[in-house]
Amino acid sequence: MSRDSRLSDVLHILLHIAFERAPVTSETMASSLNTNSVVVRRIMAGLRDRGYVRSEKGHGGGWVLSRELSEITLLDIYLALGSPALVSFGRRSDTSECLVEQAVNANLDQTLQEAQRLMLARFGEITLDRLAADVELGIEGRRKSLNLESMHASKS
Amino acid sequence: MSRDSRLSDVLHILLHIAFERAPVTSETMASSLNTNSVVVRRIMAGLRDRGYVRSEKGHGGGWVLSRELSEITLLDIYLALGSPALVSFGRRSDTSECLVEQAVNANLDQTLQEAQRLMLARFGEITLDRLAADVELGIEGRRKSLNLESMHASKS
DNA sequence: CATCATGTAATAGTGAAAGTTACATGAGTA
DNA sequence: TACTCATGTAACTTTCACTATTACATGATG
Repeated sequence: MSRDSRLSDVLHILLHIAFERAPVTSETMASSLNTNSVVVRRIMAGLRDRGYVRSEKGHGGGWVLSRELSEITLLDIYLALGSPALVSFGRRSDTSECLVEQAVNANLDQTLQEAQRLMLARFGEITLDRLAADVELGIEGRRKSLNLESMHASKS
Repeated sequence: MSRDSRLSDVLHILLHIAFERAPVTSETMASSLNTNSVVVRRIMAGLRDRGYVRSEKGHGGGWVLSRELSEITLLDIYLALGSPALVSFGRRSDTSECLVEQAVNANLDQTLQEAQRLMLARFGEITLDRLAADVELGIEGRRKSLNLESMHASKS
């Protein structure tokens, strides 16, 4: 289990919602993810606030999409999660008078921020309906789709 | 302060060693980094095992480079640290029968691994003597050098 | 009004890195 | 030889962010 599974979790949840006609409860998704319903509500709160989903209380309530999957990108979701750190590495301190440390940190930042920009750019290109298509294609189909995906990505 | 500062720390240490003629003790570096000498030895162990540095005991002992800075890349150091995670995000589980989860994870992995490959490729291009040059140029010079660096990077 | 479902604060658990202590080993020095 | 310096490493403890759980309030449905 990795350190931060929120992005993966949210995508899982959103696609399940999309495949259901009826609202999906936090409890249902929590079971599917092997976690607690509060965790589900917590990571969905940002998406609700930004208008990607709606939550309905009472009987027959649960989560519903308020936008098409094609209108939501991974970047939207990432931002809705509060833009958590993408890269594990960092610096020990921000305030150092040591020139060596400053130069080292400046150089590392270059590389790390470049990687971060790349990830965010990719996130911005990927809409959820493409993910949904992968799911519908099934395992074998998914592999093919990903290969096409990777070709497309390397050309852009 | 980020969660993993080892890469930054090691670079700091190696450049300091390079700038000194005499061996540098773990205690000295620990003071410079505001940490403990055991932490220094711990993160340096991998580099010693791979032959990038040598450690000498007793009076006048400490850490010494056993290769030129130009012969060491950031990638070498990263590997010597044990190849720790570069990207913060991951999946909740590796074993799921849920097709949605499988498709989501496969897609995320694509993007994340691509970012990881990019970072490692950059690491492989950056030799420590280039970092050392940045230090010697000082703050203003360093800025210019980084700009050139970034131009070079975007062309490759 | 009983039940279902979300909303959220408060608290505890978890895992990896960082920090610390303790002690063993080896190298130089008086 | 004895002493000091410095590394090597095991065995903790601490810290920090994410995850998990508990508890209770609010609102919607039947």
